[in-house]
Amino acid sequence: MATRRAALEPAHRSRRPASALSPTVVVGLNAVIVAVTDEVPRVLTISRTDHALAGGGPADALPFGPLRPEQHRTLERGLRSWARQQTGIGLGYVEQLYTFGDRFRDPRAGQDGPWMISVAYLALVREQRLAGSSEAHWRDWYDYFPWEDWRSGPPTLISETIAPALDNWLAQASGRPALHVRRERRDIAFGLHRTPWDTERTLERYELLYEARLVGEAASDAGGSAPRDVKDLGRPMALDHRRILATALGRLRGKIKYRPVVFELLPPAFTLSRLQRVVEALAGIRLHKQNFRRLVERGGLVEGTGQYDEETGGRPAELFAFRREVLRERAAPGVRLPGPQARA
Amino acid sequence: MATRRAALEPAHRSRRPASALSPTVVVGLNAVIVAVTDEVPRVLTISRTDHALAGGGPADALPFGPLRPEQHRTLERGLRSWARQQTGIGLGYVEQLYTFGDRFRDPRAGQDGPWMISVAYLALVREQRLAGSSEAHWRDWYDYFPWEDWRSGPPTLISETIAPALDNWLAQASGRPALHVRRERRDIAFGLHRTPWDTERTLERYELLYEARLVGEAASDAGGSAPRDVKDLGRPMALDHRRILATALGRLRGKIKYRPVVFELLPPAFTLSRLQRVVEALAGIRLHKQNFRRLVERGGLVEGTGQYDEETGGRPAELFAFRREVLRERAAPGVRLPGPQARA
DNA sequence: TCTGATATGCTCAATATGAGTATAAGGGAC
DNA sequence: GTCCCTTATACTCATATTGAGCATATCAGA
Repeated sequence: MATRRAALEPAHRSRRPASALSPTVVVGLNAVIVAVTDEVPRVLTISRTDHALAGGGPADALPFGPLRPEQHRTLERGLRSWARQQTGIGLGYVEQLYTFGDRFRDPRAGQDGPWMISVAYLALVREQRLAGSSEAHWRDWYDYFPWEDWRSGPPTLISETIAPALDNWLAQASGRPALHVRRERRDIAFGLHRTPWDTERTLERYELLYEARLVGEAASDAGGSAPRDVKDLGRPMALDHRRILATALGRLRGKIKYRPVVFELLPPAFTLSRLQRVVEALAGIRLHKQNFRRLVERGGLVEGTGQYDEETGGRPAELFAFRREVLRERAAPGVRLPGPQARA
Repeated sequence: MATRRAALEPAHRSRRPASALSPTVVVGLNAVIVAVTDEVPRVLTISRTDHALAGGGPADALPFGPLRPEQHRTLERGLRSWARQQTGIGLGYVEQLYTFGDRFRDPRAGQDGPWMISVAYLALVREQRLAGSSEAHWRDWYDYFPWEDWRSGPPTLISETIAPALDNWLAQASGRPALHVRRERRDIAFGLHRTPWDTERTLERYELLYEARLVGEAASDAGGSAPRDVKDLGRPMALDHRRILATALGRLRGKIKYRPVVFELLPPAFTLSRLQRVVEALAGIRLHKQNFRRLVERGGLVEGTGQYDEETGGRPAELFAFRREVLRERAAPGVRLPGPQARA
């Protein structure tokens, strides 16, 4: 982590006292734009040259831009404006995620560069064609977090690569208490040693891998100091964007359980199978089909439309729609997850 | 809207100093510091003269200060530093809440003043004496949100004052669809018309009251424009601090259900009754005692210490302690709430 | 010893959940 | 058309969890 002791000279001290107080803070706005198509949860990225990455080649970045107080009336409007400019997409559902300012700061900024803090947002859209112009791409978010996808069972990546590597990281702990803390963090984060897998601990997992130098960003952020003891699990991103993405994933996985946000990712009418596949894609686990159906139907979350989808290849499936009234009936309406499907 | 070409240029590629890009953004740090004593959830406030308030008298404010990049190595450290300076308290558990930048901005700033965005944090502490120095006070948070306390039944404030006032606000809607939207917002937020009361919708409620001009801040923020059609429910706070507090309350109410954070508010050993009273104080509702006990005990959240508290006035109560192992056993360990106590 | 607290135990019906089995309704191969 | 494969939807049933009380234990004081 960059040691930033930058004693910032109030070089451009203005007449206004306020700006003298924090002369060089830039507020960035980041968007995690999510869609799900064909069982694949996708995130919208743009290719950007990132001098911070080893090699300086282009890296995946989130749509991003600085807050411009003179143009953007609110944070969220600023975000929407940047997203539209960089991806051509107008956002619908948007929620604020987190404000990052602590670590992973832009190494280019150096000692006297501005301190960048990033306000990150999560946006949910129905996938759409991208206006050809830009360098925007939809990407499978499990490219960035391959260890998060348990839909076909516990990933071998964890048992074969991550767990051994973390054993190594454990061994480097200095002292008994530190060892114990590390062991507990590892087990809870990755569901090792009879600890259950918690789908929402995505950020903990990413940060653990970062600390253990198992993701590429750990190398770039360290500057040249430690070139090649760093593994490279998953596809890296520019700056701290993968950390932001991990936050988004965890938040979304949690949120679908108590707010009906999945429907932002679906067309107005959908089959229950499709709904289930979207939820499974997000949660990264398979669910018991009949029980899932029972939960959403009897939970009043959806209602049949009487229309049928003939495309399913088997018996036609009824098309359902989100039942808005559920908002008045239940306090925390969301897609409760039935127990995961027993292992096939 | 800026041209697309400009947008594709990575912002900080620019040679211009960052301060030119966003010349007047000040990042503020706010702390919502919570403790619970004797069935009363309290928040730490400081008295501050607020020119924005009508009359300009002193108002309650949250501990607050601007981020100083030259001193504060991270946002959270900056927050801790301000909190210690203004209240004398060293914070333990801290989590980031939300970043506010949209509304309720400091009216003093005017058109060309700095744009203040506030990163707010929630801190949980065991209540402690305040070092006499400052103007810090512990205050019952229900002073600010009297409609949130349902521990002795549905507040008459809602039925007698809020509901009628909101009817009035409904009537001012322009057009049928707007009316319908307002009605739904009202019912869901305040649990009217057979909608259940959702303890976590604190922010929605506050914002609704703000919009309907039922809280004092609505008047001050409007400048001199609309002096006296504004009611004044609950104790007002400086700037947007009450909005931040509402956010904190909602977040905390949600969080205790799936993360064992209540224990940050309790001593290491406590009786189950005390635990229950703390939870009730936060959630603002009464819980069924025997079922509450069953949930926390059988959920593995606590374990008996074999010690007894003789102070209870009846049969001595066993002292319990938080059972840390629950973190490895359950995915989302928190104090699940049993159904509320049937009305007495 | 009786009363009023509070704490803690126990019961029991009503629901919800996990894990199936069974049946319905398409399409395509033949 | 019939058989078979596929997906959808309906039921079942043992087990767990909840909601709501009643019952008993153990203190302090009248």
